[in-house]
Amino acid sequence: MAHDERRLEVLRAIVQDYVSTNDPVGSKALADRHDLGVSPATIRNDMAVLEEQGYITQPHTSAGRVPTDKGYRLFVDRLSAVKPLSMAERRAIERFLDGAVDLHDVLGRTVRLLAQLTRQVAVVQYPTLSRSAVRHLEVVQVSASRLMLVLITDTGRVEQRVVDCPADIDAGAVAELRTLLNSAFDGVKLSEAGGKVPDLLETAPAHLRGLVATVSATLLETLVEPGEDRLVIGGTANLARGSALDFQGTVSPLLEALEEQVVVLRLISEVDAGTVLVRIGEENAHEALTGASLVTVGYGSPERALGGLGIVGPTRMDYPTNMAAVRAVARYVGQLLAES
Amino acid sequence: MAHDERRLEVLRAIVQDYVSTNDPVGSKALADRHDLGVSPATIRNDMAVLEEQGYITQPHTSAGRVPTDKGYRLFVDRLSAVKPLSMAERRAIERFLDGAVDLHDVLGRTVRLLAQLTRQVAVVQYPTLSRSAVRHLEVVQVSASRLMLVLITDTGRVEQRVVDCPADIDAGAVAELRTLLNSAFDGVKLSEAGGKVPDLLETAPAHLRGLVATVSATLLETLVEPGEDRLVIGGTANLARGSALDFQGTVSPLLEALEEQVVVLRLISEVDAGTVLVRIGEENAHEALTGASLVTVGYGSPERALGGLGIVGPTRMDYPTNMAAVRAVARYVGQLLAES
DNA sequence: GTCTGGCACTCCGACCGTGCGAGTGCCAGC
DNA sequence: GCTGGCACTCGCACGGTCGGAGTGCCAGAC
Repeated sequence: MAHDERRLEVLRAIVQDYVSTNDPVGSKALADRHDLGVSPATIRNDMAVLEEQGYITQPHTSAGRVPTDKGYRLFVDRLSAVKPLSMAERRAIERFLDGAVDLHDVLGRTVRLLAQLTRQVAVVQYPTLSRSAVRHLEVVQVSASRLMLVLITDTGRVEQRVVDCPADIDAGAVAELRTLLNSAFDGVKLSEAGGKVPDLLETAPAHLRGLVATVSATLLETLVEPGEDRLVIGGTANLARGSALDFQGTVSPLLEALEEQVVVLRLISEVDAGTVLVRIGEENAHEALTGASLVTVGYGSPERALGGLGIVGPTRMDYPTNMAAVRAVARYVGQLLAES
Repeated sequence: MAHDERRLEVLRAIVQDYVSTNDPVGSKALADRHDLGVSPATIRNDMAVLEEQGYITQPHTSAGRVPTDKGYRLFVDRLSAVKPLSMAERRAIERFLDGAVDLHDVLGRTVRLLAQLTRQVAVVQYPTLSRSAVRHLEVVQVSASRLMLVLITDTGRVEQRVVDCPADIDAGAVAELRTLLNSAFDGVKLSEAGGKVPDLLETAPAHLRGLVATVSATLLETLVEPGEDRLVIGGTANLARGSALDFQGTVSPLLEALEEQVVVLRLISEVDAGTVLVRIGEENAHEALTGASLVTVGYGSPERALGGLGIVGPTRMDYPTNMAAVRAVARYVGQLLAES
């Protein structure tokens, strides 16, 4: 009935006002700033119901209302329209990202761009190794018994590892090894590289077999298994700026969690390309992220997300705008990486 | 005379007490905690002189004294003994850094280690490209007319660039190009790589000349010229923690300056390996760094610093301990990188 | 039944005045 | 040249007051 309808309208108004003013919002202010067509007294009744249902709360008696996590959730799911980016913002994205020279540069620019657009902390994950395929494997001899492996993936990531070999290696063997590895792994996804090893060992000429075993063991251990995924973080200054009030007192635990990377990494990698995922406050379970929201999305082609990116900020954030920004940036980055 | 002597002793005591308590220190407290052999009244006279000379100041009448930048400077230059690291700290350094798998990992661990030891923001510069030498140049064909160059330096850095070529390239040419580039640049310092190009162009077979020109132009432009140097930053949570009081109100400009990188990069690259450099407060000129001190040192062999590392914190920091930590870490990292 | 205006009540936060304590500068005496 | 004593200053913590914003409830209007 029209009853419930209006109540949701009230909730939406509360969220909007609170996000923009940071003051608990009262019935009078609501009636003034939004034309809900009813008097403050009626709004008070609605607010009482919303509070009972757990969507809003008051910091103390005789203060206005503030949305709860549950309130934000409802707002994000049902009450907010996606806010299209302005032309200026669209152009800013292109201007910012074009002219990047390599993957590191692209992701560095992306994180700065996101931080600037949303005025929040931005987080970008390097393309997941396990979902990447081998474009080239280079073997360089760095000393008599040490080799450096350089892995180049189709997503532009470059990873290197030094391998200590039990015996000295001659230059010819290095060249053979290179050819062997490349023909075995070229185009193979890293997640499936493990399966190729037995074949490889079998077909390898006897005198190389030990070497191949050592090298492929290192490859699997350090590159495939641990999901060795990197994160770029930027815009932490935004945390210190306005949000000092949002995170009661100190932002330090949050900064620690961000530097830790592992927590955020786990959250950010659970994404699909295309659908923006919002996690609000306590939904994050992890202690340091209580009071914080994440807005994340995958980038890359829809079928195959290369990695995730997003923002971290106080639960009191402008979700529609930030969701739009995150989505637009991800889309553009995805295109950019697909080209190269 | 013994007069001046004692006055300096008073200054040292003030710095030490202020650093550890964060309270302006008064004559009485000084007399109690340090045996200077004189009464509070005498100390008061000394303090009046020190204030006149600009080494200390009082936040307001009837408060204790606080060191000025000039006071810290004198303390660092003449009054502080280098504090040897504890055995536990020494072992922590080894435990922390051993087992790193590549350069990225080494520097990442270093920055975390430094941040933990000093409880300040830590900063580590990647080995300067211009002072590095080429260990290997790899050329990989990524599409008909595009090549990826991968540069591996003797310091373990790996940089890649994609080069668009005007015409399609066949696989044979790629192999030739690889051999050509490596024989021309192997072991050459990047700062001197520019000089090799004319030679290279001359000796190159005619059918490769255009390709070589394009490729070496990209190499020089993107890798040699701009001093494209990276920075790893960590421990920013330390800023938010205690130092909220030190940087009046907000740490946000400082965080911005750190993310900007360019300012810090300039400061950190002016270092010698071996001698720890301390910059205090206003000595940093740059606005955001007023109120902050940098403790930096170069790492690598004494004759040839690979890069710089150090910490950024409030001027009110424990200089002797932090200087010792920075020096010890730099030394260890230098060894580690020399080995590989 | 639903909305509205009015009213009494609550309670936070800003404001203000006071008193305490820490610290200083100065001075006379050793 | 050092010391103890003394008067003075000043920031800050403490406690009480007051105003305003906001609420809940109720009786009456539509």
